[in-house]
Amino acid sequence: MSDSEAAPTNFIRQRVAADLSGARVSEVVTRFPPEPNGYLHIGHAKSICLNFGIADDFDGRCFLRFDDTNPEKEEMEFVESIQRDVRWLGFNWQDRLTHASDYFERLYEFAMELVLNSNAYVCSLSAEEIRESRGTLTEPGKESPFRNRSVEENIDLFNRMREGEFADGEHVLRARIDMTSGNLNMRDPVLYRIRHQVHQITGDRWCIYPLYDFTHCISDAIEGVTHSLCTLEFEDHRPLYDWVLDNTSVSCHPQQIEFSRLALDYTVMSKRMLTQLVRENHVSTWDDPRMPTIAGLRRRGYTPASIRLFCERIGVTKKDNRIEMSLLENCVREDLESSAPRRMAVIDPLKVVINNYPEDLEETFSAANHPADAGFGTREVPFAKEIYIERSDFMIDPPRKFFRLGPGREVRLRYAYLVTCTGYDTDDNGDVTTVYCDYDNQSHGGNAPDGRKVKGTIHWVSAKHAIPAEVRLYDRLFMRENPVESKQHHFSEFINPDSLITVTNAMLEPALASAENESRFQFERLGYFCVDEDSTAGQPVFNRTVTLRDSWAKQRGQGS
RNA sequence: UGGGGUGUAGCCAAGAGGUCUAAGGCACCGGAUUUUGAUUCCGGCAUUCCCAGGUUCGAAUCCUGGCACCCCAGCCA
Repeated sequence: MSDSEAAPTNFIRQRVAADLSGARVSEVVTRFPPEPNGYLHIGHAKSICLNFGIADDFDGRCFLRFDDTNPEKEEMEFVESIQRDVRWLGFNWQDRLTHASDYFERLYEFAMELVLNSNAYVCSLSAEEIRESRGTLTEPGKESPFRNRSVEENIDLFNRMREGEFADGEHVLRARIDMTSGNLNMRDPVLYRIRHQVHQITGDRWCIYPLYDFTHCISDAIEGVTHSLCTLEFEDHRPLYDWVLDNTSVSCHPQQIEFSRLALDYTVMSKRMLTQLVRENHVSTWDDPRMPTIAGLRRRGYTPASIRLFCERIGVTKKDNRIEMSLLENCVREDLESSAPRRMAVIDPLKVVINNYPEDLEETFSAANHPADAGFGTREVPFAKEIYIERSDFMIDPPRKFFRLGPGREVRLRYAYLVTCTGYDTDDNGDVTTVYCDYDNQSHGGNAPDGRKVKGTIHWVSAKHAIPAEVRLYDRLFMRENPVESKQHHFSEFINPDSLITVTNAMLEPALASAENESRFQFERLGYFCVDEDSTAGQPVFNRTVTLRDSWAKQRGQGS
């Protein structure tokens, strides 16, 4: 990455470094613990880069652990996509792929310890009764009438819960802590619930499932995690995290450290809302290129390096934050600028006839695949009497600062010739249908024979050689920076109706015919594009990842 | 007087009592180079760190008191 930027540092890395140098830990162990109930998004990428990044940089280890304690919401499709996405991002968990469900038996034993020491009890209140007795933010809760069941009775009941003697919801196991705590999480939290539900891995072996607060800390401890990094909303859970570890015989006590989650302008970042976008068909799939999912960004054309760079640049703090889209976009542009080969493509074709160019002549011009890196090589681009140029590169009555084509104006056809506009045809609506030009046959390759200045250089594609293609132009998914800010409007009301514009008659230079799925190019003067998996042999499909910076559009007061 | 957090430029974010008339990135505004109005390059962009007091020779950094914003009342994670 760029040398001028400081190496990643943040309060968590500083703490890890201090723990290592102070010998509080001898090796750093972290974990990325997704629940397989949806696809990973860019916010998860922040956590992945943090956890795996720290392990890599401090010579430690990082686990990929599925937090699979709620079989109702979890699916195999998600566990597969998560692994695919983490790997694609460039991280390697080696043999450290685990599941909270791997520990169900041990979790049960630790729960039994709590029961044995009167630190947990079986509560037979209904869910509603538990809620009602929990109190409120300002009033203490009331103790459950089952709070003082004997250890023997609790052992018996808890065992029978496991054996399947009870229906869902009939009993729960609760920690016995403090119903008057100002921290609601400490008001005798539920540790286990009965759920007769097939689990994607353990099948029907269990009908009781441990909850997050009990599972997570113990799973961390079992794996020898030293620093358990999570988002801010778990801050209130830390006392419970510590309580469970302090009251069971687990031999290790990881430190939970919280950081703020990522918010990105013009999108939403909760799995609940992303799930809704997919289910309600506001987008096509989890990997729709408009989605902030890793899979969506990938299909959009983002590179793993660009996402890692982004995660590095946004930093890690405890402050609520909202990142501007331009930061993310700048990261792909920066990566693709040096890595994407250049090509010419016309998205909104306007036919140009070169009056004085021989009818049946065909030439070929050598074009650099990268203007600043000869290592990319060159390719041959065919040229003939009829070509296509971008409709926006011609104006009937252009303003003075317009450097492109207009009646009587001369421009350079990139790598080919200098041409001067001699006229144009329009249809009944006054729309231009054909532009006529004369070319300077002394300007082969686009070089002015007399050294005259030609300010404008435009891209083009030979009409008879062009490959028709579909191009999908993406824009922000929402029209509001923060789609969930409004209390009276549902976020789906703010979906940008123009977030996807499909162009079916784009014209590509022939070198693009054989582009492989997911390969990325810069279409000169337009932006970066990526081959979509919907491409077929006869009809390539390209997704626009991001436009190029466009100071001309800016000057005219418009976006892209 | 429920508990837990956070406040440094438009957006992120360094900063840990003196080297701060406060790094870096994005955005923005110039200007140079350019066969992509791209890239690259140079320059500009907080006398001020939520506010008010205080401690100190010296405070964004320490203390006190305010204010603002975020999170928590799932048998979700």
